[in-house]
Amino acid sequence: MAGGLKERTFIETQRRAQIVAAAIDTIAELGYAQASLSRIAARAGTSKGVICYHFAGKDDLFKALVAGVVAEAEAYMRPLISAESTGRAMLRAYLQANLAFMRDHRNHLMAVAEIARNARDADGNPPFDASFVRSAAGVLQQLLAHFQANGQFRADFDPMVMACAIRAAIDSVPARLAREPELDLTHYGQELADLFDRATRPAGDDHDADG
Amino acid sequence: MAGGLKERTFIETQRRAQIVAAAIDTIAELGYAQASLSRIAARAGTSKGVICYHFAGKDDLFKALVAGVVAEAEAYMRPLISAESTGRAMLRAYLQANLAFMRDHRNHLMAVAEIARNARDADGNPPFDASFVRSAAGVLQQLLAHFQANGQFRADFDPMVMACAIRAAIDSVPARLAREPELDLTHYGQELADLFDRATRPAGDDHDADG
Amino acid sequence: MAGGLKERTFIETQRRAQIVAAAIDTIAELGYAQASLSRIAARAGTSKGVICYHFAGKDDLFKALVAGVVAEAEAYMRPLISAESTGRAMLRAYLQANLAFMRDHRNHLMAVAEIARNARDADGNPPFDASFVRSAAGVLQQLLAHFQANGQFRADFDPMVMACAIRAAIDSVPARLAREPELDLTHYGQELADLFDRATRPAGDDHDADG
Amino acid sequence: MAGGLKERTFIETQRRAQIVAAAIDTIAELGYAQASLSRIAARAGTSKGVICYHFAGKDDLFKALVAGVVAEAEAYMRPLISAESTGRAMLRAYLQANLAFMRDHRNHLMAVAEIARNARDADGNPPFDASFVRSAAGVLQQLLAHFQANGQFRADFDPMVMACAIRAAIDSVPARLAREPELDLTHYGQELADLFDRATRPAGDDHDADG
DNA sequence: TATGAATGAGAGTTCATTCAT
DNA sequence: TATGAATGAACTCTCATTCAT
Repeated sequence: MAGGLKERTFIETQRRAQIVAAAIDTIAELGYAQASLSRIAARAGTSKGVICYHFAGKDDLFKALVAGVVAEAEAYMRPLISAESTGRAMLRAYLQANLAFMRDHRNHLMAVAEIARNARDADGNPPFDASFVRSAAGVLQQLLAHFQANGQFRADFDPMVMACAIRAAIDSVPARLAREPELDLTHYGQELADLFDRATRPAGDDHDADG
Repeated sequence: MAGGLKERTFIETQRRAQIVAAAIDTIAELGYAQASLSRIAARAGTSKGVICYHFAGKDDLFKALVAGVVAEAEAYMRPLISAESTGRAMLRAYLQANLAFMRDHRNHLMAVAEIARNARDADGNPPFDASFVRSAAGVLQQLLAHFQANGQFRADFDPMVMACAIRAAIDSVPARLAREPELDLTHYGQELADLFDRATRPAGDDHDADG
Repeated sequence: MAGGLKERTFIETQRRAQIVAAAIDTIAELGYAQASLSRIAARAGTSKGVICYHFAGKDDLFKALVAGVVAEAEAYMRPLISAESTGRAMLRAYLQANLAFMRDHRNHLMAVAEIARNARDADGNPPFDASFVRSAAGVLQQLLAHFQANGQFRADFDPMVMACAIRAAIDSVPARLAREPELDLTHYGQELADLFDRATRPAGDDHDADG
Repeated sequence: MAGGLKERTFIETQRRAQIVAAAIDTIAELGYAQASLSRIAARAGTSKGVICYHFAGKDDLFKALVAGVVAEAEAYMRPLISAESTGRAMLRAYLQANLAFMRDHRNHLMAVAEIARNARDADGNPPFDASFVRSAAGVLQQLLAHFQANGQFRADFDPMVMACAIRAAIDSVPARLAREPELDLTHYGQELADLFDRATRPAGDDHDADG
């Protein structure tokens, strides 16, 4: 019994993925409060019992869901952002990578956002809040502060407020996308990039960066 | 049957306000999913029966709650914004009025946001979404487009995207405020105003507006 | 809001008593493990919802059940025992009062015994054990030790073991009574009184006490 | 198909013993109501499926458990008791053999007691009750009556009540032992032997027997 | 106008058992 | 011989709502 963590069978991995997918779509469509195990099971074509067999419970399912989406998002976005070197380019890449990922994973992000906002543990505290939503904004804030310090960004903005505004702009997209599926995310991303580029670039530097 | 609307006695109006207040605090503190009639009643010092007597049901209570807060917010903010004449000043006033209102009505706005995000009617559709969230952004979008047309704002941004970003920045504040009650909203409002001022003002016009 | 404890309506008191009675009979007949809220509700002629309306839950129901029976038993037995003055007479009264109470409250005592043995709180610990089962034996042990000290009982027995044996003899009766409803409890009580009288009375004192 | 009973392979016998051992400990520690196949399987280091493969079901497992412990207890105690010839010695040996067996098999006896008290068949009747609990008391009762008839015990006690009291004293020990693991069972056994010796020996015969 | 009481659906979870492999 | 997977019933409990008073 080396390792301690029991390995997962192929079929179990498959089932878990199927159930998580059903949970994502259910939450995205009906909202957190309506996403009962019954409805998730119905969408997955199984029963509540199966879900509770493969997951320890609802909390465990949602934890797995969030972890999966976050890992997926990081794997997608990190290389795109790290490929850039200047502050302006990285900020633009950050925004566009977020929006690009959204195009194919709208429901995933909506579900994660719903869970992060609504889930409470036994004490009534949000279990996902501090752990990653905050950290997502935190990383961005540090990035802004770094390039602000070395002069690539203008000095007279508060990196915390700026980071919040950027994250808010990104996080509001999934909900909007649900109402307007035809939204052009490429255009949206360019506009956001322009917006925050203007808000952050040094005073004299007003030539446009590339899209 | 002149008018059709039944008039409310003083005591009934009072009771309804008391229940709505309890609902606001309950939602703000525990989140939409945990805000049952039981808990709301307990906070109001009454019982579920009383709520169902004064309101047609939970949906009706929440509808009244949202309508009340929206009216209050409009009454507070409209004069502050209308007092300005230039585009830049109005945008700044818009942001600061929103944040100022938030300072004294954090729970109200959090509750409305929670309801707007989570409430669903019998068909699973969000009943508040189109009716006011969209309209809030819509009004802002029209304002931006107006001053863009007459040259007070730069021409090369999409008013829809800009309006969304501004609303997102504002709407994300209540949740953040819940986690960081000591947040300085005056500073926050000035920073946001600066941010979006830079993003919208014409190219050559880089002197600061007032705070 | 003086007092803090909400007073109970007549009808509520009645309903609670009815539900408790159904719970007693259900546990006595089917055992603790089979006594689900469904079965208790069915016997009471209502539904699970009603039980959870009048009690906070299963634990609360069982707590009320135990408290009620214990109070009833004490009220019945205490005067009978206190009426005696000598050790031998009190021990005899103790045994016979217990058995007499059993005659009319067999199910009550069986239910309490089942709950005491099986109920576990969230941590897996028995919530009733130390609080009253132990204390019932403890009081008896002190009584034995008292009369042993003043010479009314023989000196060469361990009061703890004797108390345990007496309580065990009493506590085993309800279960037996369930299997043999025709059991003559008066005779049983006299025999037990004789038995423990012989085991406790001083060496030379072998005349019989009264029955 | 000679005999009709399928013979068991070595490995199967081993597996069954392992599962039974896990069941014993689980019941002794958590109580009958909490002893699910899941928990038993977890303690045995296997899964529910394995248990249901080796046993026909939960009832069959418990039946095997009880049969095993009863056989073990008989094998241990019978020679100790049969070695004596007089009534007083046999009664003393009976009590001390029971308590001695308990010292090394506390969990076994607790599990059997739990099962005997709680298990019910499909009709709600206790399946173990008549079959062995009663018989344990029955054998003792016959023994008492036998020596009462030939004058080795006093004539004026009811063998049935006496047998019940003795069994009750014995059967109550495991539960007490669980609460007070440091209990001195040798002392306890001697005290019980003294107690019931005094209650059963002929009137004039008041010298002590050996421990 | 107000409220205690009741109701039944549905929540999440655990359960013993069966089955295909 | 063994086991992972599935199943569906039953569990306790909470919910929004209705009703008689």
